[in-house]
Amino acid sequence: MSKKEPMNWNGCPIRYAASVFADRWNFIILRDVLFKGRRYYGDFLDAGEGISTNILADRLSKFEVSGILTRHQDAKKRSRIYYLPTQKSLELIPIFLSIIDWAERHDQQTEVPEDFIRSYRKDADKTIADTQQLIALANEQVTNIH
Amino acid sequence: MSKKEPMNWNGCPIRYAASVFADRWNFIILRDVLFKGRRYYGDFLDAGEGISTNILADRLSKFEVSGILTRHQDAKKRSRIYYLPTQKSLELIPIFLSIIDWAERHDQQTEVPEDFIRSYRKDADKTIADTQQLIALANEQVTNIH
DNA sequence: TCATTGCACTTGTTATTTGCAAGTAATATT
DNA sequence: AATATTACTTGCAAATAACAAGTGCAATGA
Repeated sequence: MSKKEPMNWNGCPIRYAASVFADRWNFIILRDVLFKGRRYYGDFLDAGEGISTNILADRLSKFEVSGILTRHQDAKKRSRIYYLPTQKSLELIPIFLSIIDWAERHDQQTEVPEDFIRSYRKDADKTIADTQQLIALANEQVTNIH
Repeated sequence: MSKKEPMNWNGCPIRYAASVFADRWNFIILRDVLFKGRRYYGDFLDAGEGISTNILADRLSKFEVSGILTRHQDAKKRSRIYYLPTQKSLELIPIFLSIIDWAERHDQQTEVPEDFIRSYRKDADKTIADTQQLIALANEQVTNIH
């Protein structure tokens, strides 16, 4: 058997990804922005996960720096800020769908809608495209959910 | 447009995944075990990432508890301990390949072997299967790499 | 046999991060 | 004009993480 080097890790992609989103709160924020349509600071705060304000502010600004989210002023209420996912974060969707698939298989407590997971396992690419489409639509009509 | 609830998050899969591996060091350890064939405590320590001994021990034992790795005594040197990936961690490979793909597209500095990323983008399922196969083989003949 | 080395942690101490509470500045509403 | 809301910011105690040094054990080596 040939003893080939498995991979060249100069500029390691995993290390890069870790620096951008490998953190409990980052996972929660990305879930909310990618799958739950949350856009406003208050949406994230009230998501019931118990994130504290300074941590949220910190993560949102880091996501802005790393190009995961863009920051915008609400047209009507200029004091309100909303955050939109970029192409870079839309392309995180395959990763997160894959994570959902994995968790559904390995965690007893996890409850994913049956038709969702079935359609993903039947045709992952289509489910990815559909989810990305949904987000694109949501971005066009950002409204306060409260 | 129908205003359907996007998803039911009782027993959220993302929250579960976050609790198991959403952390900088977890990403590094999983990279090493899934793609670099590292199995021994010393392998992980000397990986050049600068993880400290107690953090490594902490993460390894948490991975054992969550069923990501199993802990084994070396046959020759009974003082040496090695860790093997489980089916649960083999099934993390689609996630990590997806992460590599994403990082390659969005990080300038990231360097992934060209043929690897090409084959993944051409046929993801095959690349996943091949990678899992490689690990299965490696597990059968665990040897110290040093 | 008795020290020596290496391995896999543990323990102790220091440094950093986290998170709640309270405050603030900039609008928005009444 | 007074009050409320939003999106933070600051302060500080508590929890967490990290580095360094130490521990116990097994396998050599003299």
